[in-house]
Amino acid sequence: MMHPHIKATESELEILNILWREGPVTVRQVHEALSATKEAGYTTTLKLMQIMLEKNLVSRDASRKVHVYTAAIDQGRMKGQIVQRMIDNVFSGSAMQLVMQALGNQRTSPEEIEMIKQYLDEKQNIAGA
Amino acid sequence: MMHPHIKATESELEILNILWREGPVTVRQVHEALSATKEAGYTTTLKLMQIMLEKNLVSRDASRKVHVYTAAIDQGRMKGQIVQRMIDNVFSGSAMQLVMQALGNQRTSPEEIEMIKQYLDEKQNIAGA
DNA sequence: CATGTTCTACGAATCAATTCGTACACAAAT
DNA sequence: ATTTGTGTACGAATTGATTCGTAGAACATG
Repeated sequence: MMHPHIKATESELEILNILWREGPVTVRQVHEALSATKEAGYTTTLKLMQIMLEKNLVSRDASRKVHVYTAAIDQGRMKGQIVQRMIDNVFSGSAMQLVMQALGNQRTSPEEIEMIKQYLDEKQNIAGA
Repeated sequence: MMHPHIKATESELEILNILWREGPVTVRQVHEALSATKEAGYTTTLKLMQIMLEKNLVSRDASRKVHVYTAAIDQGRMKGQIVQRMIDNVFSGSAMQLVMQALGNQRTSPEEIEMIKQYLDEKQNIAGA
């Protein structure tokens, strides 16, 4: 199996999102990105990332003084798992219920709705081909 | 505000799901339902539900010896919040990304896809009216 | 009414996540 | 060479969730 430990806490996910978005980065960069949103101490961020290293959520290049971290798991894979867990735990296994909740819930732009419809059309065509 | 404390842990959500599904129930009934899925001690379940009472996630009728619990928060409201949080935290605020992840992720039946499309049509008509 | 069963209440142990202080390494600048 | 700045490492405190043992109330049954 490629990814032995696949589970991340809320905080770890925040950091992973930064890694996915900004590519290989230092602790300081991550910390700065986090600070944009929330209050956070530098060593707290550092510790979190060290723990994530132990969990193999990230890898790092420690050949220089300033270590450079990279996400060690695939974004799509991780998000897929999260969504699947939510479908199972919250929506009794029905993806449709989740989708409707997500769309009904908030104001999604007409453009986005159009894109989703197109996506569904393609999905139907492939399935029905 | 109707619902002061709106946040539930994973375990609490499991219990809420039972309450929503099975209506007013006793601790024993909840415990039995939980046991179907997972290992759980009776007093553990009891304690959890007592804590949920403090958090106002549930209410109870304690007029008799055996207390009867009811969910104190609306299912749709709670699930909406959970989904919204996931959209914000995991999908940078885009409901569409979540929807596509959810649908791409797993096999959704053609009927369900059809229902979603109809739902989207209605949504468009209302918006465009 | 004595006994066994079923319940609630509650304190305390455990476990995990998070936070932060402190120590020490290294390098650049004075 | 000393000082200053920026890093990593790591132990320990804190906080929150979960688990469970134990005690005592309520009640049914013989």
